[in-house]
Amino acid sequence: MGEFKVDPIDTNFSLKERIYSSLKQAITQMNIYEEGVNLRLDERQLSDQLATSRTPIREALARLEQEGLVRIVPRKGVYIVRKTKAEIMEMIILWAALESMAARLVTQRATDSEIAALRTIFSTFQDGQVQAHIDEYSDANIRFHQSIVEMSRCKLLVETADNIFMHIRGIRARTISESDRATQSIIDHIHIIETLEKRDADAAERLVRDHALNLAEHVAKTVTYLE
Amino acid sequence: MGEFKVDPIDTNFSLKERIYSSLKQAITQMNIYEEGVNLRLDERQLSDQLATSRTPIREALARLEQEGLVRIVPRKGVYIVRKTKAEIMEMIILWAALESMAARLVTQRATDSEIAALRTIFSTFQDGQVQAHIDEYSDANIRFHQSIVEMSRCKLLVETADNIFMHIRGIRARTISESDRATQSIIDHIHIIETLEKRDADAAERLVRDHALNLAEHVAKTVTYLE
DNA sequence: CCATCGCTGGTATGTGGTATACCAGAGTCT
DNA sequence: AGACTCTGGTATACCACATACCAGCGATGG
Repeated sequence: MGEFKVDPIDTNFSLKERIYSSLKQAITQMNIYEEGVNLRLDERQLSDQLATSRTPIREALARLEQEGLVRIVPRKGVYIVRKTKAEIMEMIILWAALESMAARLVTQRATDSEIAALRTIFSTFQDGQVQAHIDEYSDANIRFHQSIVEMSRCKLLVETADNIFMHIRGIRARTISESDRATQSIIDHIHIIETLEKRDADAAERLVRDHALNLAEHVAKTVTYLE
Repeated sequence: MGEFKVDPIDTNFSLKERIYSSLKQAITQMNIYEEGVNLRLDERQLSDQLATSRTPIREALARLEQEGLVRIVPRKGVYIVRKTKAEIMEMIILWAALESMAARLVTQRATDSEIAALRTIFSTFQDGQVQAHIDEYSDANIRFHQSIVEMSRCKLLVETADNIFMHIRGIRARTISESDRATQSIIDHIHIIETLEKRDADAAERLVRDHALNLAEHVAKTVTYLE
């Protein structure tokens, strides 16, 4: 039977914080590079949706603007910010560096079952019918790359990748259906998995890096919708 | 890939509310009838323990005083309130009414495996060595009675019982080791379980009610520490 | 083209919650 | 008896948030 016992109360629960988190999560889960996507937010609409007044929403939005996720235009609205083509190119390069280092660490740190699980991501697409299921394949593609970073078990790598993930993910989703990218990418993925299974750090790093930089080349050549 | 989506934010999280809940839980989990238990609370100590200022603590304590759980004595301190012997007697009678009705409902609503689980509560004590493990038995005793009420699946019965549970539990814990109460109670419990297994509502109700009122008789005869 | 209206983020004000400082009374110690 | 300590009680300041109002811009209609 217990004696009197209380623990410190968590006081970190301001509305502004909660709204900031909620908005940030909603934005990062969007595909902001999708054609025709609505990038505009409205304070009053958000107030309705979140069931709070505008004051803490404005504070959260100001913070998101400071972080570069949105742009507040007086009397017009708040806009989610797409990165420019040049910025995306640099993000892809950063991702290539992060993911190739992660691949090295996977060969050293991941369990056999974790590496085996990578194959199951693509088990549905082994019969070559990638184009027929391009949306599912797009999701699988994104999941594959994210898994490699997470399997590295390097917290700072994961956090750094998280900061640019929404942009990389959006570009991947938008470009995967162009030309033969999907077909080629599944071949690349299988080769990458083979290097991981063999625990060949150099080969894994090289294939992952080249695969990512291949995306950079494709973006450089074809993307016209980012100013 | 998601579109922009946010849900209403929960705004019900004032410090006062959280502190009230925390204090109430801490108090209801105490055995306030235990000999020598410290029943005094101190605003400044609570402020240290909860890591908040005194203002919301005072508000929470005011509410707990209104509910009768504590008494605030100016310049002396805040005291958790034990019920008087007369009040305890009435609570036992109320409990007898609630639990006997719950027993009827158990015979009608509980599954066989739920009723069978009641036996496992006492499986450790079947060799008659109850006094040697009186603390564990005390816990098992309390758990048994609470289970019957919960198995009734009658929400209002459960809530009404919850309101007096800390007092009934405290008295049960304090009296179980007196005279031959433990030995007699395990016999009563087995008989009660048998009536439940047979789905005999009348017999279950009668045995449960008599068992509870037997506690009332014992309290009437022996308890001197409640004014 | 001009006037009006609607819509937007921006600003001001009021309210409630909380932290902190100070107060008054009771009890203890010298 | 006086000084000190401890307590809940009270006052004040600050902050977060809700709400009302403002100013400017763009769209629409005459």
